[in-house]
Amino acid sequence: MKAEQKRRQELIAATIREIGAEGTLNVTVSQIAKRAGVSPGLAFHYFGDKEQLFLATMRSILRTYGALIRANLVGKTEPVERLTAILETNFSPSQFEDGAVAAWLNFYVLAQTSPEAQRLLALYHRRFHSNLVYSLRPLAGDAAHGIAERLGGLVDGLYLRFALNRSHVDPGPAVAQVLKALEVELSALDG
Amino acid sequence: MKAEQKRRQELIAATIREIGAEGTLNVTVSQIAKRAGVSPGLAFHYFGDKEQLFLATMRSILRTYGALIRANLVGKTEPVERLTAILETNFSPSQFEDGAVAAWLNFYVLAQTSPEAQRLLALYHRRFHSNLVYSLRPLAGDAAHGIAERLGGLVDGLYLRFALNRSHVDPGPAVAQVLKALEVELSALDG
Amino acid sequence: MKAEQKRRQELIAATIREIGAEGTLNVTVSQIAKRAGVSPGLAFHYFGDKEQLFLATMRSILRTYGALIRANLVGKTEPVERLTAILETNFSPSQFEDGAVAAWLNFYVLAQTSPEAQRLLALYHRRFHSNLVYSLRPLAGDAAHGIAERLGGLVDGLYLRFALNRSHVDPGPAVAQVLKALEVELSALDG
Amino acid sequence: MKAEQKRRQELIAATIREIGAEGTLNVTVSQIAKRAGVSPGLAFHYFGDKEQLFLATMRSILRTYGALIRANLVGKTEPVERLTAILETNFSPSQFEDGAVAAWLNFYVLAQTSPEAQRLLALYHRRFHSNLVYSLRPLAGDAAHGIAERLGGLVDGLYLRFALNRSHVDPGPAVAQVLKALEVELSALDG
DNA sequence: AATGAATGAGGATTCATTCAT
DNA sequence: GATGAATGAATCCTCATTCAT
Repeated sequence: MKAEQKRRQELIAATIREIGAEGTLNVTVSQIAKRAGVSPGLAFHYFGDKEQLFLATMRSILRTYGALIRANLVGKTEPVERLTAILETNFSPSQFEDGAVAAWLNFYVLAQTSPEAQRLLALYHRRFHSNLVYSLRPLAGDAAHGIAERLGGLVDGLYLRFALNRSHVDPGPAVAQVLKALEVELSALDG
Repeated sequence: MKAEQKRRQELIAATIREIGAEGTLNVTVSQIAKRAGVSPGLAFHYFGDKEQLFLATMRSILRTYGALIRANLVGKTEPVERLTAILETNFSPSQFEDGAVAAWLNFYVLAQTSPEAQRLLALYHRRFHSNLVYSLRPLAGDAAHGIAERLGGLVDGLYLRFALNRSHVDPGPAVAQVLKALEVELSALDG
Repeated sequence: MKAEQKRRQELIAATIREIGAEGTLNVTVSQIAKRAGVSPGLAFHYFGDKEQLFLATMRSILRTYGALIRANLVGKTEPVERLTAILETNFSPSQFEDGAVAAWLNFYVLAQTSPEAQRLLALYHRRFHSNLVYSLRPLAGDAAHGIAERLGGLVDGLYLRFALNRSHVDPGPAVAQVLKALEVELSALDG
Repeated sequence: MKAEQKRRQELIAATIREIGAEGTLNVTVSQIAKRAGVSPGLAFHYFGDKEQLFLATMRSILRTYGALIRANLVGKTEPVERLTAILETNFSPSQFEDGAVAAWLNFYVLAQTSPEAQRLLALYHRRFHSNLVYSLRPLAGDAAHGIAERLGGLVDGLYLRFALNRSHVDPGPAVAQVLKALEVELSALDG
């Protein structure tokens, strides 16, 4: 069982690396297995089929992302401080590493047709939203929901634009835009 | 020549429909050709290979989108009126019809590795940005660029979220969020 | 009709050049037609199908070869002089030019299955043989046939080896071997 | 590993048979695989692509030919006896069986463009040549090289002519011509 | 549990050939 | 006569998946 967990992790890591290298889900399971140092058969043994392997990979990415958010929130109690931490986490280097970008883009494609992918994506959206709302409510009251939706959308859109623009090497400006949007939203409340 | 243009259009339309039906670029050229009522060989005759066919399809989508923007701006001179028109156009029914969503999502995937796709995407971003800046400058001066970037990102992000959430049937709320963001940005200027 | 002959010649010349460039019969009729400056349809109009075009090409090559032999024999009356001329002609530069080598090799392949190619090849062998016998008989009497067969085989074999050995640039040594064989055969008669 | 060798042998044998049946390299890998009783994918798994499969086939044919030569030389020590054995081996039934002829002819075509085929062919020529020279030297001294070249060329040429002349059923006459040439060459030395 | 040999359906692409103009 | 657009069968090769060991 311990060994199994390790194999699974290796296969998932290999999936991220292979997808990252190709940009596409068009990588063979054999390639992935080889990169993980196991036989192709094992990938099927553990994950059933290629789509399940990819979904497991996305679950892993989302889990890691969630853990990162929680870690970055530790000890932060001020709403603005928390919001800043949440928003910045989305542009932390790990989000652009390896095959994270490729995984996300292909995940979007899959989400059109795979109910399970859709479920996962909705879960991510919901959690992100409540994280924001939780810290926005003390500052914005009922406006929190609207602001959270806009900030959420902005994060996704800027992530997309940033990830696909190879001339960017530093995600700083993207983060700055998101924080600026937060500032603007909050300042507009007082108007 | 006239016939050639017609065939090309039909193949492009068929590509959009097939990709839309599958959600993926994993549709066969033969399927597309059949849907267009021509032989598979003809698709290769006109477009060279599958990727070129898809790129031609995206160029067509972007051209149509550009024409729609221009049409919706006709007769509008007030900055806010123009901005509203631009932002609303991104959520007009045609943007969700057929396989437009699928085309866009797969285009993002391709943009990671295809220089031509990257070029096209950058062009779209640039045009969208200057369209916004042109109308924002009279209202926001030097802040126009920053606002345009945020609005652009927000549009992309909300489009993505909206497109992938099958429970939405009416893009109204997404548009409302974008227009609200514009309002917030403008009101923050006066603060 | 005059124009037709010209077109045919151009197509045949283009066939030789294309086959020569590829080494194979795996060149498209469209390539050949393009090289000849005509439409692919015309090649079919004139020759019926690809195999006929190739056979016409071989007939042309054999005709040219025959004419060259006759030209080189003009004014030569001495048997040895005539034999030398015949043998040397087989290694004249024109036999190695363009696609002559490729045409011959592919002709051999075709001769296994195409009766028409077989007929042509047999014709070539017969003519070559009688050419040699005609000049050998005064020197060798009844031994002429045997000698002619051996010289004929030697010419084909050395041509093959020479044509396929890219390190050879000068066919001189091959010719020398053939002439030496002639000398040996004749000297053996006196023994 | 044992099974792999067997599969490879079967595929090679099937390649010879299929090429022999068609006369051409224009046989599908699927046909070959079917004849070998395996799936088409396996041919690619073992040989990479069609050309490699054919080259492996030629290597096998050349290996078999070499073994046959060696077997026929066992116990023969007299130079003339050895030369006779070598020359006769080239016209032994196995050289005309199955698709050996077709394989050779297509090999010649391929040798124009494939470096690997060229290498193989040169190797065959070299070995054949030294085999002859080894036995000729005691009889002909320095003339051995020239004689070997002529005998080598004659063998190839007569093999070609014989193989392509379907009216021949017995290679006897071809062998006789080669042996006669040997006799002539040797008798000319004493002159 | 693990392997990796083997499968075979499927897909991009090519090209001889046709035919309306 | 000439064109070249159009066809569609054919082919090489890939790869998800299975299964005997």
